[in-house]
Amino acid sequence: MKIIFMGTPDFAACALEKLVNSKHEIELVVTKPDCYRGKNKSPYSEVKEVALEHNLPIYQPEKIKDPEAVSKLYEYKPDVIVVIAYGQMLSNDILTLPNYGCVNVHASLLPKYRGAAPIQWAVLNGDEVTGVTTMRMDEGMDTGDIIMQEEYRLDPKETSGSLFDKLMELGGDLLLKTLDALEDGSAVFTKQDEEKATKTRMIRKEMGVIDFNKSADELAWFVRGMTPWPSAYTGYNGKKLKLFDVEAIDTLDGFTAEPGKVAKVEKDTFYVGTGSGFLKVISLQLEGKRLMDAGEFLRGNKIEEGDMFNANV
RNA sequence: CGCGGGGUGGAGCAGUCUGGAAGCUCGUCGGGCUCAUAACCCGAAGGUCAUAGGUUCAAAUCCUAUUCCCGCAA
Repeated sequence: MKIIFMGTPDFAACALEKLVNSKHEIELVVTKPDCYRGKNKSPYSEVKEVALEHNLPIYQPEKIKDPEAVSKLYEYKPDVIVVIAYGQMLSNDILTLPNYGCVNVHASLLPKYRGAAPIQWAVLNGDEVTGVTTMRMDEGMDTGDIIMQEEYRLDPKETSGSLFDKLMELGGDLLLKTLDALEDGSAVFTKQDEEKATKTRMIRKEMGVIDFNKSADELAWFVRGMTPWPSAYTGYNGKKLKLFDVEAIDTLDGFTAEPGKVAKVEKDTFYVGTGSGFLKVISLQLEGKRLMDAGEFLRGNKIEEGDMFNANV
């Protein structure tokens, strides 16, 4: 099939890579305009990197809804438009442009977690199962008819980063299957159950602040859900301290949990009190320093029982 | 040239402002104690103080350039 691919971050780039190696022809790759992304990063989106690597034509309109952009898409007469984390909503004239419509890959089991950051929210909420969904897009936010779904059972130590990698693979494969089904006419479209629909908010930097009044279990999910971005952080000696790996401990003999207070220091780890239970800190990173194990950290930073963490940084 | 922190035995850090003998917590190795130990005691090895120049009687420390790591910002 003749495909126009629209996407921006690596989640989309992975799928594009798989498409390139399939029997389908990619006529055009649409991605967000280049922007400066800091220190050592390329200003190109991950999708653009992949497109360049395979010499695919690239189109980076400011607004995809502009008539000019729409007419450009028309010229290609695609059979289907694949949209994955592109970053802009599509207008109806684009949605109805290809014969097979626009197909989207979403990293949740719709109708659960419509909207932004579904992967993080699955981890933050401590879900046991999530997955990927392909759907035929309509004008709503992730409200289109479901074509295929694949479940994934989270590992107990799953972080948003690791889940991202897993779902990226599953999503790419499911997309190929979905396109095949569309082409041979075997695809089935299922309406979403509005009763069960939930929406998620975008994750913002400030949401990474650790609230030690929550329970240890919630905080463990929180830390893993915020990893690797924006990462869960608190303050220590006026500097930002990120926690990357923690374990929830219900009780600690002889110690009472006080939120944010270091309860016990051991050779290679230390325990922080929460609203209910303790957090065993396994790996962390202090501002300006590299990520290290709690043991390494303790050798150079004297953390003592009774020290408090607070996020006023 | 976006802003900022940092590079010191194998690991994590102090020392740099106010130049003047290489230090801390661990690890490693040897010995001791112990029923025993990841615990405790004694001892040892191991460092061109990121690199290259410069200032100085003297540089980890001051100056210049280079390089690598990281935080912020996106």
